[in-house]
Amino acid sequence: MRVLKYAILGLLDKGQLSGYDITSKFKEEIGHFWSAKHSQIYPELKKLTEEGFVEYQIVIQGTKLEKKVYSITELGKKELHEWMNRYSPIPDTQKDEFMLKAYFVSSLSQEEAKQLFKDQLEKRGQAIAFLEERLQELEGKEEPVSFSSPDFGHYLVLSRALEREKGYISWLERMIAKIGG
Amino acid sequence: MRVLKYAILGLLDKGQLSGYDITSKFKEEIGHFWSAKHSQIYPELKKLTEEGFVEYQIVIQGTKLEKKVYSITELGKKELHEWMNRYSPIPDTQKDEFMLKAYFVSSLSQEEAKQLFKDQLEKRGQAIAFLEERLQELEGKEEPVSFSSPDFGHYLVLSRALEREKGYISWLERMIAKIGG
DNA sequence: ATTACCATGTAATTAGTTACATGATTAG
DNA sequence: CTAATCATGTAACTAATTACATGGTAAT
Repeated sequence: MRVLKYAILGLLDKGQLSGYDITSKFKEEIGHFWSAKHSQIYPELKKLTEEGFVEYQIVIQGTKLEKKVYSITELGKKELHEWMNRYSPIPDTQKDEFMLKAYFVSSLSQEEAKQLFKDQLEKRGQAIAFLEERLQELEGKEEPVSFSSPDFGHYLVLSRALEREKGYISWLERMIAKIGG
Repeated sequence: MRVLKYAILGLLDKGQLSGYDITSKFKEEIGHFWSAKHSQIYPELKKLTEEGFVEYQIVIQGTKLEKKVYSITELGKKELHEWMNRYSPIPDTQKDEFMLKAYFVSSLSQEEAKQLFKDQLEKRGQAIAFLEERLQELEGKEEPVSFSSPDFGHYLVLSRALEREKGYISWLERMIAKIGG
């Protein structure tokens, strides 16, 4: 499937980036839904260059630090567009280690089960405030964020990440009540 | 992390299973949140046997078909319990190829974007009716499903899978309205 | 007979993480 | 000067998928 290939092409379609910049992007906005380590990114960039989907210029940072700044080619844009419009099947499995534990809950005592769920609730709760702030920043800047806004993609990932987390938390709360004890 | 190891131990803790049975389990209930192919399961079972966490008996099906029926050992139960009570960090990234496309939405026309979201909504909608039925079956059988029920783990995965899907869909609907056109 | 399913394995490849390795720049 | 960050790569390993390979069972 080579999803990383398309992730990189999509990022470069927004503007020129170095391998390091791409690594950083995966720690920000889009990191909620896709990421990769630099050790996977550099070889992929090399491959994409060989395939003609991207190209790079060497830029000198300071006096000697060589930086490779990548751009998407016309061929790369075509490839990206083809993927964007191609139907990608929804995977049957969305892996979630906590839910695997939940399925095996009968191997725990009621107290242990309650602790497991409460710990999960606490950890999941920590991310929400941060996401809510980011979303309000975006919405405050421009309300409502519309399709034509350059921030629309950002808005989509933020709002989805927030809702996903909220949904998880409300389910956890209901299940904690159900476990009782 | 070896999550598959614990997935297998957890399944065997509920009862004896062959490698084929484990493969089947990953296509049912728990398959929403974890799965593996038989080509990954058989070597893992071999490793778990060597490590003393599981053991097997050979059972003859029909006249010559040899089946290995695995059981969890005391050591395996200890190992499973340790993992169940160990805190597993929530991954920063929960990969979702559709959301990656959503982030790159600016590379699409308004019509293409709308189509992308509508297709996703349609596909996501298909799973819901099935999940809803299963959950009602379970709740009809025993209302409310409580911690002490042998079906509680099943109930947890079904209700979570359903809510996850419902949350996704309601978000998709709101975003389709926002894309407009 | 033939089809769907039961049953177990290995080989090859792709995807992803952790560790190894090096060096420059910038801000305090 | 020193710590955080910028910058790029490779090596080793683990995880997971796809393909190869074989054969038995049960129901029609």
